[in-house]
Amino acid sequence: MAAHPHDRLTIGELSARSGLAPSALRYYEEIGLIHAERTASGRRRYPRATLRRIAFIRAARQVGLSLEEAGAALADLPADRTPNAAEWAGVARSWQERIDGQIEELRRLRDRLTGCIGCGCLSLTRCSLYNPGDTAGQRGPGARYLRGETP
Amino acid sequence: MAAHPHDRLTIGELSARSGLAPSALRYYEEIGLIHAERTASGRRRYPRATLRRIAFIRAARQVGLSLEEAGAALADLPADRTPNAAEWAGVARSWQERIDGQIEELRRLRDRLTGCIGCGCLSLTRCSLYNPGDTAGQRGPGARYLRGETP
DNA sequence: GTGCAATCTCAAGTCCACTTGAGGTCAAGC
DNA sequence: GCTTGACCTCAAGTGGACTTGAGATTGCAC
Repeated sequence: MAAHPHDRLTIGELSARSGLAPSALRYYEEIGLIHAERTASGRRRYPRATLRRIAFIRAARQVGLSLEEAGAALADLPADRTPNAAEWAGVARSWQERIDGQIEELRRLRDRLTGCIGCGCLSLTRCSLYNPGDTAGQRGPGARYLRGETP
Repeated sequence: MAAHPHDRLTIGELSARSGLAPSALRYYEEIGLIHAERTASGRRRYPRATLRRIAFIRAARQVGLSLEEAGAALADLPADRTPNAAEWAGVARSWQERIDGQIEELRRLRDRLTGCIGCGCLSLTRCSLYNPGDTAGQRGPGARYLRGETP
């Protein structure tokens, strides 16, 4: 922690501070999500902004994005320097919309469930959990809503 | 749709009504999430309650559970008949808690983001996105919060 | 100057949630 | 009676996100 000039991180340090394994960091680099400078002997040295990028990616995963989608969302931010206020604000706003949508989706799910409790949910034809809006099934299986699709 | 006695579904019908591919339904059966009766010739016939089970599984995936976790949550419900009010209420309540936790988590994420916008998020040391609570990193990578862990 | 931990590359393996394909059976409509 | 389509099994393949392992440096610590 005091062994390096304070503006570059080793993979070990980045791993410790981000909570991701070194192998995961190398993988992220391989798929182009982050990138590192190299020392003369070939070791990775990460600019501090990488920490921010990773925080973003982690948050993205948390709201259900794939790494690829996270990368696309990240494309609006500079890879190796601190974003300026405008850059940040744009990205953050689109994030908020996504998160709000996500919350809204969950709220609907919860309300459907509450409705079920109220009615005892013994009626197959009335239970709205079965096919909320009669549309969800048409877009293939999987956690679609978490993936960012909106119903 | 009128070709069968109305209390059992073929795999094709179940697929159409649930939005899952027949292959996925067979897979679910293989891992014990659902089960089917068989005709004399070996075709699957699903009790209607299976539709409910699948709706549950889908909802579970939506809030971030794995199929295995969904199966565990489902273990409290009868596999082949309509659950009674008590059975349902118990399961639904634990679901609501999970969903509420999930919402809370997202709300926190959104608020952190909002804070970042306010401050311009140009300060590496202050940005709470980096390491919310300084604890998230210790439990391995992945969408942990979506998996049901609470921070 | 020796040892040990951290790092490197590259290939292969793992887990989850399915899908795809080959090859075969069965039921209903014409 | 024949074709067509829905269904069957079983094995293998896929994609995403990583991890593991082998074998080779490298750098600081004593």
